[in-house]
Amino acid sequence: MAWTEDRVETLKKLWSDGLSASQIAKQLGGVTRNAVIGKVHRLGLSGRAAPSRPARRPAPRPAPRPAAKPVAAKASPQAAPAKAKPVVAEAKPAALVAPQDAARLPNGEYATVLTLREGMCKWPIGDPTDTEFRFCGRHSGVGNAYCEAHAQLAYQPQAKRKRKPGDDAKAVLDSLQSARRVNL
DNA sequence: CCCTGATTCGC
DNA sequence: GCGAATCAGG
Repeated sequence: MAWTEDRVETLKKLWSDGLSASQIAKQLGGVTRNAVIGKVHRLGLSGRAAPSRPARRPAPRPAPRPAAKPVAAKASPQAAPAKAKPVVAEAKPAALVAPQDAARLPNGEYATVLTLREGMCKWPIGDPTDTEFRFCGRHSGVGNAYCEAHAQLAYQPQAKRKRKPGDDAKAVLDSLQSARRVNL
């Protein structure tokens, strides 16, 4: 899986939101947490709010590393779960999960990873590990990752983005200019 | 053991 | 540039 513009933007967003690398990897799909961490470092946005201890690293340089391991054949046990989650269920997702916004789809549901499609705002809302996790889902326009309102947030820090010919960034910037202020 | 991010280095 | 392997920790 390649690091497309959308995936990088999502990565930046989720990372700055404080989600762990494994959580981000799980949501993006097709990548491991190592890939996420590696990408984060290459993007130069390693530092953020510290969920875990800083943990210094003097780099002791131990023994050399053999190329690859022969991958031990290991059938997945898939043991019986039998772990009924008490879970508070969906009592009141509104107050807990999304004080922000999430557009209702025509069928009354929210946009999830399964229902999110082209032309829908991909702005993530809530905890990706939570069942209540959803996307904004508003109309984003063809070729745009976010709706006008979230495009402002997504592209705000980097107001000056390179605008290559044919790049959809132009459409986003046009949206920014016409959007002005939108209630979030 | 589960998890976290950090780093190295073959590809 | 990418990410598995590995490390150092909580």
